[in-house]
Amino acid sequence: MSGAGERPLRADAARNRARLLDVATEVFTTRGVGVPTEEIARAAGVGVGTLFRHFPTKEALLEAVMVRRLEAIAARTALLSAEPDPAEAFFACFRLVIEQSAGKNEFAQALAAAGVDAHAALQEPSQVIRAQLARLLDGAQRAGAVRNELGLPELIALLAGTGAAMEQLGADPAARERILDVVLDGLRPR
Amino acid sequence: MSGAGERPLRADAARNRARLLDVATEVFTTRGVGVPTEEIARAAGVGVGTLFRHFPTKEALLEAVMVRRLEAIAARTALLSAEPDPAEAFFACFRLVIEQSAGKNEFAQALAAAGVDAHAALQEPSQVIRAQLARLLDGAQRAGAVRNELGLPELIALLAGTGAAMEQLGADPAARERILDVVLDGLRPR
Amino acid sequence: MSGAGERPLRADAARNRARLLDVATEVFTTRGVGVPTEEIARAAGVGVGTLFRHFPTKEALLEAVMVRRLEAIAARTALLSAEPDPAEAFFACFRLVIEQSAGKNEFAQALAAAGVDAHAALQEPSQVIRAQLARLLDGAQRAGAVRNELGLPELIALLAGTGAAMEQLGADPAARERILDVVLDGLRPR
Amino acid sequence: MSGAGERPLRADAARNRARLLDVATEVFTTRGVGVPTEEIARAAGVGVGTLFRHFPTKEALLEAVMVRRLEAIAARTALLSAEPDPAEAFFACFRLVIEQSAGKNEFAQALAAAGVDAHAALQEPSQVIRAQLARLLDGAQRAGAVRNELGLPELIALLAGTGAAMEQLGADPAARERILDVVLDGLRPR
DNA sequence: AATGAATGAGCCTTCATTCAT
DNA sequence: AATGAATGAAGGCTCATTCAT
Repeated sequence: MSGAGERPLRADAARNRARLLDVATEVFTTRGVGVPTEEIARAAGVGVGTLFRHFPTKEALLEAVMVRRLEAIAARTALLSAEPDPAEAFFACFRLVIEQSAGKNEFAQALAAAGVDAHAALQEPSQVIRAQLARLLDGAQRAGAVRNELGLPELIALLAGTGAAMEQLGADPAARERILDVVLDGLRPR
Repeated sequence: MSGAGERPLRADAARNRARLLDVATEVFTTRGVGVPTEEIARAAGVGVGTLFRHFPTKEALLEAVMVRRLEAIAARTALLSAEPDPAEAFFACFRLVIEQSAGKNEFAQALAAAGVDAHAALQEPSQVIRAQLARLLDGAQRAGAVRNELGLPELIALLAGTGAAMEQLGADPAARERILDVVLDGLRPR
Repeated sequence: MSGAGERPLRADAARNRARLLDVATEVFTTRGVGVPTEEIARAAGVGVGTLFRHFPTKEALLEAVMVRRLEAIAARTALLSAEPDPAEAFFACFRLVIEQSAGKNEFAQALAAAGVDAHAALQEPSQVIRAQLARLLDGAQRAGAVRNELGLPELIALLAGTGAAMEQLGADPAARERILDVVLDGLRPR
Repeated sequence: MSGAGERPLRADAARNRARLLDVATEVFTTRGVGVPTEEIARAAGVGVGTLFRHFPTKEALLEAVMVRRLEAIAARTALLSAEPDPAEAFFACFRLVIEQSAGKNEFAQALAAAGVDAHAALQEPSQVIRAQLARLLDGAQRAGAVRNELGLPELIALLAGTGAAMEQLGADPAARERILDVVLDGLRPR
């Protein structure tokens, strides 16, 4: 549902915008949000002016990056609605969200921000995700696969935390899997 | 082991140094490391010049803050050596580290940094902690209280991650406890 | 004497040029010359490119605006040549020039600039005005209606100054009239 | 009545502040407010940082310049209270204000701004001036030296306008005097 | 001819760090 | 030792102007 107010955008402009988003995503997640706008522009092969034409503020750029990530997650979690087994669906979703944010420190912050938040633009996609998570959690709990005392806030916090934990083990997939097992097992009723 | 090169430090100088560390700890953890040095100095009731006399660099100040926190943790975990029950000792230590870092986002980073690191000054205290964690982990595993396949890196990552998760639930102690339960239960052998 | 080098200009191009001049006049006089070119173009319903096709420089646009205003004044003052009573003609002209520039701060500057100047394009129309003012002043002085010691520079300065004064009283026509009376009376021989 | 909240200011700091104000006054009035802050700092022999330490904003610097000018005028006009002859006092004041602003285009704007205004800091000094002008005007009118129908707004507008007019004749003191005569004579009752 | 995206020099402002007092 | 004024390199952002479409 990409709104009404947007005009088609010329081919090259769209390409530049996309490049900027890609570069910014990469740079922000690997080196933090302190990277100068000028460097991002250069890495995207455009001038600063172009960056600021597309994103009126550095913060707006960051927001756009986060929105895109949240939307990607929302799209993926939506696919899990098809899964018939609620427990299966829930755990697949947990993995998916973690993996999406794997290796991206900033994203943990984005998700965290989604918990409280202030930026209007993030509200919509994060609400979508929250709604889906809530549904999946409920299903899994009804199926007896997840502790009943856990609520949505705890789930979100665990997602962010597990993501953060896995980032530290970046180079070692087996260790990451072990961590994920710990958390997933911990979610089950005692 | 406070080295050899340091001279006694006049009483007021020592007081200033301590105040700066306290204020910086508070400020860095609650508002991030972006807070201007001048503001820290003012909050500590000294001039910037004094701050830079004690800590030649902003980074040095941050480092000192982290060292102090790590040393505090090391001191506490050391006390747990006395605990006869290895499982008990391990879980108490886990809680302790988490609680120390609870509410302090930056500290999670400090711990994370302790995993890889670059700053020489952090090496020593973090090595101490690592050694103690390794010993406690080993004891708990021998006692059959913790999964055998987990290594020290996974433990550290889980500590950082759980700390991060609990920060999101700041205002809700019960929810925090539920999260901690999930992880602690997950650590147990299946 | 609209030179030789200009080709006829397509109908729509001429319309755009006129619109740009109108908008620029309005915008420059009400909000100052600091308004971005892009905004002027948008208000005129064209792209920036079009603006710069018609006026190679922002300064050129400002110049064109001023030339048009000067020419309008020159045209009006020319009509006063018909007036048989020299005193009448002079005072009418004074009022006219003031009223033309009333409410347009920038125009006062334009007139001021006409006194010294640098822009070649302004020279011609301002010379025309100056010549007419000189003639009217001379007539009024011969008729004994204006102090003999006043020269053209003083007249121009008074025009600009009175215009500036009246701008401050924008909302109060009666007060403006009172000011004008002061100056007009002051012009008379003691 | 320079408030209570200001601390004494070190000797060199005071010197720098004064130099900055002097330079800014000169530069703003001769070349407009568009001059880069960096240039002002350089001309004052300090770094930009120093400029911004003393004046947190370019606008604050401009404001300080204007306040100082207004206060200087207020101080001078206050001296005229001693003058026994009301007509004499009024005309002296008129001259004085004009001469203070002579050659300083921006100042006309400051006075104009004093008419409407928004900046709190300018309010006080401009109110003082207005009050004094009002008193002098009233005295002169009672003495029959100035037209009764003129109010304070008209007086202020005439001051600004006359100042503007005289700026155009900068190099020619005799011509300036002639203009002033015109206005002063015009102020008298017909 | 018109369009509007792209460009990049330049501006205001911040802040870690130095140094005169 | 302490102070806080001074410094200047960066950084975010604007806008006149150019150029591909």
